[in-house]
Amino acid sequence: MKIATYNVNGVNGRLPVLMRWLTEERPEIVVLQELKAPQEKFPETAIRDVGYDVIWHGQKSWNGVAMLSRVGEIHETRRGLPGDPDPSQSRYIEAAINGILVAGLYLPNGNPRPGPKFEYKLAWFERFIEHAAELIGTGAPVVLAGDFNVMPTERDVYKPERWLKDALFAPEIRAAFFRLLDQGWTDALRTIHPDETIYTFWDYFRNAYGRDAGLRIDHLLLSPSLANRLVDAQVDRHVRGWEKSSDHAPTWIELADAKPRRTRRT
DNA sequence: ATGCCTAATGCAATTAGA
Repeated sequence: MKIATYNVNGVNGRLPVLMRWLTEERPEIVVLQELKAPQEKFPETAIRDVGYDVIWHGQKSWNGVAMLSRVGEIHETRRGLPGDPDPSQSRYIEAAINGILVAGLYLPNGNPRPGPKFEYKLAWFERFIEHAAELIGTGAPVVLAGDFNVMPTERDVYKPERWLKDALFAPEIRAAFFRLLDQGWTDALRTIHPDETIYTFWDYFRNAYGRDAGLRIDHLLLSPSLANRLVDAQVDRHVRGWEKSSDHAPTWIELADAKPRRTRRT
């Protein structure tokens, strides 16, 4: 089963690219970020027509998250973080699908740093870490997927020295990311590619994609019972080269089927 | 330090992205 995250940077402006990617790759579960569309302008029909159940949390102009499934109904468990520092921003959606709890998130960018936006990023991250502790504490199979707006290590940035003061790479943000991982989450992309330079975002500026001047900021974190099933993790980087592409590329994991529970002999 | 590009809003220029 393939689970993907894709920051579409405008779900309506991006609809042809999104539809092409969905029909070519057929991921079973998808989380989307940066819909940039109000609730009533989400392209529900187009997505259902290619075989997906879908839920979404829109917002005018900015943010917005969605979840798609073609492996059974989406059972929404929450939208918005508990204790969200600003509930008017649509950044979190969570649901149970086919025996897996899926969290789709769009962590704040946080620039400029310092400033109120950076404070909001830190506050949001803290709330998310608290909630993630509850999720992993249940022992359920959970995936935290989305645009984290964090490059965890120097390997995840084309020129680390230029990003040290940026809200995406600042020490306190990277420390927060590792506190999250220390709860027991597995960074799927880095586990499959331990030493490789692998990016999920290339700026529209300065031919960044052509120069491969990228960042790894879209992540899929797995609870222990899902990490056992991880067989692959990749970035569909060719999609970034398509006409009218998002500045992010779809990023995904492949999971083995769950082992059937051992039946007790009677 | 700033613009480079792109989307949304709404129709010009601003805000936000990362």
